[in-house]
Amino acid sequence: MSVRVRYAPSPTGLQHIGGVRTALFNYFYAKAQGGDFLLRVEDTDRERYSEESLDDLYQTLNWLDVKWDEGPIVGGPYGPYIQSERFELYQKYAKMLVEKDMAYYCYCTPERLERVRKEQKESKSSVQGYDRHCSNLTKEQRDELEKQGIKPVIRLRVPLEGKTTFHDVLMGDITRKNKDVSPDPVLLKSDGFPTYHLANVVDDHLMGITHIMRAQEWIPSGPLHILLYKAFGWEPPVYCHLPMVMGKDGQKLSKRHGSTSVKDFREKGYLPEALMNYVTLVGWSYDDKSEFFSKEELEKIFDITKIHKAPGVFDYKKLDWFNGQYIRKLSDQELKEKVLPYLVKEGFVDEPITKEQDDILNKLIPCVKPRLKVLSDIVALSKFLFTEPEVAEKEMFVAKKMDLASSTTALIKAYDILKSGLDSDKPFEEIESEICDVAKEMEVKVNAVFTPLRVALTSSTVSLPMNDTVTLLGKEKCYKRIERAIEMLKGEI
RNA sequence: GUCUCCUUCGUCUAGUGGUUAGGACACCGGGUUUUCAUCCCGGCAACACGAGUUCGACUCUCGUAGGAGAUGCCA
Repeated sequence: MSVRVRYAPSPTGLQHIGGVRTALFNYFYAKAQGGDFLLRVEDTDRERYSEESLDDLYQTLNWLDVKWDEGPIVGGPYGPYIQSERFELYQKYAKMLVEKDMAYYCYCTPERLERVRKEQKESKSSVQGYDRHCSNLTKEQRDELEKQGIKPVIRLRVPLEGKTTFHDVLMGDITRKNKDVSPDPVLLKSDGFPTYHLANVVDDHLMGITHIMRAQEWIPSGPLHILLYKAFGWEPPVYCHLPMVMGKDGQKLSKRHGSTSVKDFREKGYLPEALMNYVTLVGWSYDDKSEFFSKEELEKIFDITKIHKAPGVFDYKKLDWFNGQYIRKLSDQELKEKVLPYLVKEGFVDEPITKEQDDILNKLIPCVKPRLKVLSDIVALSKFLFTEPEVAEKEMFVAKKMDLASSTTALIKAYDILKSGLDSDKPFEEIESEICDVAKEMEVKVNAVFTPLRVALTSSTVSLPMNDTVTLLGKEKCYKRIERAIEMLKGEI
């Protein structure tokens, strides 16, 4: 039988690292097995649903170039793939269980449920959860409650005796006593929408899903789902619970650890290839030496048995490293195109770009390439080029073991050399070596002379190499900035 | 509280009943470099603990501890 897996997110927020990792594992597994990858939108929580989240889901998968074989937009033989569009279906199946007395109507108010929960917690009761208050209502009692206009929910009747086992590809057999399985969970909410448990089981069965790969946070409800399959008389699929993605402190990855939404990473300028590569390496590995995997490779080699059991910590620094590696693999032309939106957004270049600006970029890109961790770093790195910075603080001109006076002297001397060299079209190497001679003559380190020059030109103590800075900026701007700096420094001495 | 799962360097991980326990990131040091990066070289650092099985255990078994997750008309 051909493999059919699905990614079934709930559009209640932006797609985050954990969700995408689940999507990727499902997708790669399907492709490696020659099977199908489905997308299903579980929008049964009407309170938290948002249109924006749904857009973000599509955008994220598109950005990663993960294509679903069946699902929203593309359709498929088992549609619709959006649960809200399957509304009636769940009612039918829930009622089917009520008729078999495997489920029942419950009229408890949220207030009562909350009170019960609170009491249980305070009394440290060993029994937690729903107290099965409505499990044995008579027809008359139900009619009475209906008459009061209370909209009931449908709850599954979980057996009190026995135990339920399910098999997990990674974890092995997982057994739970039925009395410890969630006490009579809600299947159908009072608004008529199904809960996750019902919708999930019904759809997975109807859509012919063969393998369920989802986060380990679902392990505890595994037995419950098995109970549901049994109640319906269906064959459960193969389970594979994926290790969770944690933050540095070992807790479930969340916003307080930093960016978690793929949108954030995208906007900061992480490349989809890099993010994909890194994310699939959290909880999965191929061997002891391979680290770089393209999407195409993963579609061939992804192996479910090499998934780790233990949760993994998401390492932002390693992602940065991967991203830098992928940026360096880009051609100058590719990098230019990717970086352009950031420059436009900052107002550094026009839209469309002018010929002059394009020429500058062609020079800028190779200088900047080894210095980018994320694409948006281009802004800080090229700001000196596109804006006229304030003259820097006087302290910045002063290198180690120098004072303001000697730094000013050094700058003046360096400026003379630079100006006459540039004006007579001397090769830059010669100019540089002459500036080095100044240092020798002053008996200071080379850096002591270059620092004031650098700060004068860029208002920063770190910059691109002098040669590049000067050619990028052009003679006139360089002279102007240095003269401005010298004037300021003289006034300060 | 109850239930379930997990446990190799700081992090991601490889690994076999007998290995100097391997790699990558991070970190530290060195080289290249006028700065910052890149790049190159080197270093640091782990089998949670205890007992058992065994000639021998990081590897198998059992306990303990620690961590995580679940316990919703959220998924």
